[in-house]
Amino acid sequence: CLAEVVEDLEGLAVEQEALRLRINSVKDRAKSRGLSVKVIGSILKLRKMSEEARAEYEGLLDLYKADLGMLDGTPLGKYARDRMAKEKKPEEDLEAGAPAPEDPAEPEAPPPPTPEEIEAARKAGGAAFAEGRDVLANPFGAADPRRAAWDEGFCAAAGSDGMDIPDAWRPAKPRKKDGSKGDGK
Amino acid sequence: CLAEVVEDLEGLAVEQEALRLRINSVKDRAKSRGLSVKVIGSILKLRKMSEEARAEYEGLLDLYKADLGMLDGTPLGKYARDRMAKEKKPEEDLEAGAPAPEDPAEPEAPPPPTPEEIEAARKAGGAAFAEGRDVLANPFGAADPRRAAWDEGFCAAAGSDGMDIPDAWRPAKPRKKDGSKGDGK
Amino acid sequence: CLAEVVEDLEGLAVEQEALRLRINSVKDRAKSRGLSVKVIGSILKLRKMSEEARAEYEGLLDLYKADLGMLDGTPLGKYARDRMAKEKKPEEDLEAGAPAPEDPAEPEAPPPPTPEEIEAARKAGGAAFAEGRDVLANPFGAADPRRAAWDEGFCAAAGSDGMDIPDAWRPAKPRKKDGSKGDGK
Amino acid sequence: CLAEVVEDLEGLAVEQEALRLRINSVKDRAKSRGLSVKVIGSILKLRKMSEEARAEYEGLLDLYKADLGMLDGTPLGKYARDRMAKEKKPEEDLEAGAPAPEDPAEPEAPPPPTPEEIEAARKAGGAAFAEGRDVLANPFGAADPRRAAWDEGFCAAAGSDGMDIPDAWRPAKPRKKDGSKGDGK
DNA sequence: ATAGCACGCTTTTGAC
DNA sequence: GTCAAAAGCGTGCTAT
Repeated sequence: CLAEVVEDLEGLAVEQEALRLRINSVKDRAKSRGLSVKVIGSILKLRKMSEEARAEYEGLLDLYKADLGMLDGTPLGKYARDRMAKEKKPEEDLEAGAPAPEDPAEPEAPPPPTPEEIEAARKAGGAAFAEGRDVLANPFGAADPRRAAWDEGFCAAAGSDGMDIPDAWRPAKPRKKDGSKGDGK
Repeated sequence: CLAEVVEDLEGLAVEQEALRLRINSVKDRAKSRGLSVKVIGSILKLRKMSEEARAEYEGLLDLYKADLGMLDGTPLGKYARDRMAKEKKPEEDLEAGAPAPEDPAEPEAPPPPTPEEIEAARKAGGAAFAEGRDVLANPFGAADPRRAAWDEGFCAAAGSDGMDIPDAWRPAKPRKKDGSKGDGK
Repeated sequence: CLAEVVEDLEGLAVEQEALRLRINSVKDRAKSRGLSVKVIGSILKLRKMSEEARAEYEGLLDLYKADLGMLDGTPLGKYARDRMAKEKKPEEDLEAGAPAPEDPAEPEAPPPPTPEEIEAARKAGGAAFAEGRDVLANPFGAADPRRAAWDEGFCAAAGSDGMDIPDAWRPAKPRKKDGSKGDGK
Repeated sequence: CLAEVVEDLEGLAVEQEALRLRINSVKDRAKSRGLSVKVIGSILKLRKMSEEARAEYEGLLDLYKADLGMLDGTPLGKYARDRMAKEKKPEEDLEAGAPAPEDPAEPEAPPPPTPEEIEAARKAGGAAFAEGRDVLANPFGAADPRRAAWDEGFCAAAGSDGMDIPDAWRPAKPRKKDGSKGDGK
């Protein structure tokens, strides 16, 4: 009976090896076409998660990055804004939409903001939190570096102000099986 | 001499175990304060990368997500926009700044766009690529779902239009020490 | 607080890296002296186990190897013989000692046994089991290939005879503190 | 094209998952029959190695165990004896066979040796090495604890006597591809 | 130039 | 469910 088990497992190991080869050939094909296999791996990981698990993961990641000043010009993503908004005003609707869909005509690009202006935006974000405003109140436009700085200021204030961790930063309590198989770690 | 080596390694293993315990105690502390240890792990991984490696990773991740329609309302991040912009117009400056730092007064939140409007924005993004426009031409505001949809449309068109992969999607060639573990080549 | 946790973990990661370097230097030293680092790793793993865990592991490994004909001239080890002996005659003492400490004078090495003789020994081992004999009854000397063949025959008969797995093959149940080499059944 | 790659990989991941389930069912079956899955894993690892890789691995493992006094009553295995014998007398045939196939009649089990006798055997082994004798000269019988002690004494003397590592302890130089995919580590 | 080798990372699997 | 250990994997190096 031992022999039978061992032979079965060895047969299955052969199948596994064959499968691995097929996977590698697909990856090689992707690589030869100029795609990044590593990034594709991250994509697969994200797609394996349930919608809610992914919302939680991406939201928390953005929130933590904001607190640590790692936003680097990319403002808070949708999930993170939802979290912060829910925390501040749970009675309000999730997303009030964009501040203003400005004229779809070609925008005359203004000069990029100076570092001083960016810092001012960061301070303004912190002040907004202190005044009890909402993350959605960020006044800066889409790709404006000041938008990210304002978000960072807001989140840093939220993280350090109260003596406790904001609820938005807490992971949801153990749901069912969400397939969230660690990204980082 | 064998015995000496074995004893040295066992001593070092003891130190390793002690270190592991200290790490776990920090993680437990974080957990008990309501932080997500898993997300913190991802943060650490990101911080371990060099600036350029992180730019490449986050940029490609956003680009691939856009192509697969996984943006879910979060527009392209800074790194991804830089990549696309560089590809389209390498002679131009990276970032022209925000379309317009609209009035910092409390914005009157307009009603969220309808699904039809979002789809229209996606089509507009694809059309913009076809017309040779730039990603930065996205006319929609910061948190507007149509902004993400426009980005997705643009990237999907960029990805499927030419028979080849856009240069912006290609990983940078292996540098010396950039901290990036396997760029995927 | 998040920042504090992240910094702590990064500091500990630095210590971990330093420790890893020290371990590698010891391994390199061992390697340069001609030792096999891989085998040393196995040694460390064995030494990390408790005495009883190691007895169980090595005993079962030998037993399974015997059943699969992988003994290759190395007879059953102590732990495996103990297991088989306990199974057959639990009322008897563990080890009756060696058959005979033959004359310590230089042994006149007889010619190695022929393959036919080895096969005969294997059959004899199976027959011994069928007759209800004990593993300890193996009549062949220390390094005689027939000794291993006899053991293999005995174990193969023990494994395939009854329709059930011999108790000696069962891992001890993961008790907390029972110490009994229990049958678990 | 990205989408195609991602879908292919996800399909293959599904196959992989199915295979993993089948493997687990076999393991569960083995476990429910009383077999140790962990030990079976070690068996599979050993069987994956080429014959020569396994000879080297098992031989070195026994040799190192002997040097560290971890033989615990199990004498040197075939591969280890071959290595030591080849080192001492490369001109001689590998295995001279057993010292003496003593009478296959039921051996009258003598009383087990005392600890003092075992220690004496260990010393005798060391002395044998010092006199330039061969490992095969071990005078004690198969399962006699003194046999293992003699082996340990011999190997310990071999390991600490010369200022250098015995050749028998050195891993074979890079052969072709033996499939030896690390056990230990 | 090429191919084996060795290292570190990630992921998966087994134990508590 | 969590956590440590092990195995697979990919990569860079080195030696031929």
